Amino acid sequence: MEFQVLDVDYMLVDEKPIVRVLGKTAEGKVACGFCEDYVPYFYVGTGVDLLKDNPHVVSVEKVTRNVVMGYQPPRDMYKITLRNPARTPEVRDFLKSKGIVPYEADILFKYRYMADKGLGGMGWVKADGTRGVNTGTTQADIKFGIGKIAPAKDRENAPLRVMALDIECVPVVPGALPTAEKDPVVLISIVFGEPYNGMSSAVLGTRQGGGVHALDSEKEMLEEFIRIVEGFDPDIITGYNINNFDLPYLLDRMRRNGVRPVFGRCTQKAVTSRKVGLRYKATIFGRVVVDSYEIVKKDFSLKRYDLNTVAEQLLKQSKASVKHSEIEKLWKGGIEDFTRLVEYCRQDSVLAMNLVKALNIMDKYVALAKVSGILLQDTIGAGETTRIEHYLLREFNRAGYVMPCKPDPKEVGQRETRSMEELKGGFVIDPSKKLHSSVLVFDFRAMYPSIIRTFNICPTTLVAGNVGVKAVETPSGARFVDKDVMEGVLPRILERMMKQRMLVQKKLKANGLDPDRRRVLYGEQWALKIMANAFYGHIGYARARIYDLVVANAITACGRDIIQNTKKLIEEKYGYSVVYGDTDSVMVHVDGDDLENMAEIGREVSGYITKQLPGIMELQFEKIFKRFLPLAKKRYFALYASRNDDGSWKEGIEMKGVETVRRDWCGLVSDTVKDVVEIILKKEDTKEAVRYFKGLAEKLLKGEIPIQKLVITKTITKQPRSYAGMQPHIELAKKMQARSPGEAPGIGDRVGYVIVKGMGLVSKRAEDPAYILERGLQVDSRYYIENQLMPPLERIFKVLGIGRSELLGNGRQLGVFERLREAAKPQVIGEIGLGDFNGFLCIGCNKSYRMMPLAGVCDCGGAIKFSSTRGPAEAIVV
DNA sequence: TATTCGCGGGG
DNA sequence: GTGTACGCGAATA
Repeated sequence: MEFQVLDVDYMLVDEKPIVRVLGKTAEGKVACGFCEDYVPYFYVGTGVDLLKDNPHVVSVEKVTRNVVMGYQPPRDMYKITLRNPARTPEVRDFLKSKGIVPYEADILFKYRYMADKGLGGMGWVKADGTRGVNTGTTQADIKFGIGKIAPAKDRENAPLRVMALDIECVPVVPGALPTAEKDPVVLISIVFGEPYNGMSSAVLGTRQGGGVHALDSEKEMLEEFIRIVEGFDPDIITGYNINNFDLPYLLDRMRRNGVRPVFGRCTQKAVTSRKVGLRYKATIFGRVVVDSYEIVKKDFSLKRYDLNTVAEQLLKQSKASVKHSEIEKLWKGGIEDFTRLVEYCRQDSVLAMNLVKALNIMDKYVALAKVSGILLQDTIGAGETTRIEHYLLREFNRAGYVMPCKPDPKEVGQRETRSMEELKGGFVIDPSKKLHSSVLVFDFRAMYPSIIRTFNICPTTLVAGNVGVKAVETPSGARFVDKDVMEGVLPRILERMMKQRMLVQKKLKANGLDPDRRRVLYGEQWALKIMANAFYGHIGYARARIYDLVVANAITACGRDIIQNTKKLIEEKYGYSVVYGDTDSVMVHVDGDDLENMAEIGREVSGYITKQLPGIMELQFEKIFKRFLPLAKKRYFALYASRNDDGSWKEGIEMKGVETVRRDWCGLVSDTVKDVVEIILKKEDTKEAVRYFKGLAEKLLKGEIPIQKLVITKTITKQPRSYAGMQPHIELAKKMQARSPGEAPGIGDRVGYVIVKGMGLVSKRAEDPAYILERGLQVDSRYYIENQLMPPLERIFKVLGIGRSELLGNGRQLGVFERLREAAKPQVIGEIGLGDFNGFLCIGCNKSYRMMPLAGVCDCGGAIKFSSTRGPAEAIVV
């Protein structure tokens, strides 16, 4: 039979492991194979005599293996076979304490098994065997003792059944988060990815009515929940933030109610939720827990990730809002209120389901599992390291190597400092900082993977100082064995991945591809790219088993050498100038402005350079920058033209390293930067850009800019009192607190403010936009020009040779400078209270007086007004 | 300007 | 479970 691997684990029977391989057949049946003759093992180079009387050790076998430490012949090693996987750490740590270095003594047993049998997560397997083995209480349609098991040809993914859930509970303390210690679960909503007993969803509750499937007690409700999960038997359990709220909460309530939390595909194995780092992670045998919150947060860039925002932005679905403070009222209220709560609960799980189904968020994780070989569940929770490590284990083993164990924390620490000091990155060509036209953009295809392949770079091919073997020396001085002598493991892996990706991409180009098939293929090529690109970083990663600074530095050194040679070659051969480049890209100025002609030059140049480059290195022509404005390394604007699939050209503006949407800048800044850059790039008319800026400054001075464009938003993160320095949003929060304590923003709130004209520090002049409109206060246009617009725009104009004076001055009429001085004059407010009064002030020159000057006017002749924290005033109201 | 600190989501 | 281990904006030096 064939099935697709969903989960693997093992059970212990009489201290002996039985591996379980659970998956789905093409028909959607659950199959589970049991392997009773697979045992744990690891390796050591020496010290086997220490294990003579060790009760956990079954056998010691002398073997020949390679170690991953440079180019060297295989050695004698000892394969230690144990009885119980759970005892491995004990034996391993004992050996370590005696100074023995174990190998592969920290591989999860299920992954040890999968690597040895060639099985991968979401991979198809062919298995045969016998019925009637000890299958414990595993829940599966087909259960069998594994005779043979081996990877099978890939085919269409088996259908996966999805279930979404959401719970509601009423906190005893109003306003506080509910705690499982005190607060019962009152509602559980379940959405079925496919109809279950004719239902698309169900809401369980401990109150009658409102369409609820009512139960007499929380205990009965929890038991019913378990029955429904068992009945529907989902492969995937999803929900919004279920890992950190719903699931641990349900498990806790089950425990308190004396309900065993078993709703996985084995009634012997309870569902668990354990703290991993800062957060919790649930494990359900045979099912995959998909927390849509965690995935959305990883895969989409949004300002906020509450379900409201996410549903609106990603699903274009609005969510009926129920404030958390209302829940208690709705739960205890009339039938209408109660129904509202029920539907709110149902909707949350509907949305979680939609995130999984409508957004196809599982596509990439399924692809990653297939490419990397780790279980689907682990592609979600674990990071890149886990995927690479597992892949490397299989490949190194296949080539006769044993992997070192992961480094202990102090080793990690040492490596981290070494990497920090010695690991060098890519080369950045100093940009020619001016406005360029007609720039061709090239990049090296998969630069680091290609370097690894070209120079046969691998920890297994690194040649020690004086070993006499045919080798290639890299610019860093490190030497790697010639490919003819021995191909490295990494180069071989990358060759296969890159070729596989090209194959998939070719399939993707076929016409009339089924959309589902297209998504799968797209995901596969994406996963192959991600994986291939991750190997370089992994070698320089301090926690990696194959961490090697010499190898990592050799790779980047080749990269730096290649980009610099390419620059030289282009300049010498063609006389074009390379105006910028970063790590794996070069920007080249050429003559002419006809896109087709330029593309032709691009093809010519990339073809020529590629011929000159070593090995499989390839420079490809990417696109054209019709205009290119580099401000500094890694910061530029460009007007690009790139080819569509149908051969037509697509234009757009590219901004690299330029933060346009930062919260400490108002909307006017990003708008203006965008507009100015567009004028510069599209019209190549710097004068117009200057005029545009001046016009905007004028408008600002005249108060013609809508106030919304001037709002700067910041978050209050702690008690306003406990802020050391002075900050505008905090000062405003204090003011608002004084005005109307009920409506004032508090901790966690985002405060939008506008700086108004007046005396004193900028921070003291932050105002609530609504208050400004209401009172007709004037905006401090000087602040907005000087502190908001000028900093980013000055940098841009500077590159174009336009200085501050040209931006702000104006020969004929009153320049912006003068207007600024004018604008700086404080705005006199009507009346102040006696409490606000703090002296006298000249509105002509800002000179302040403690007492009214006898002359009644200032020395400068300006009028004297009352001074206050709110600005100068006409009168005091007593 | 670089480095450390804090919190997200959920009810 | 032969474990693992965030990431970004704000605050602070």
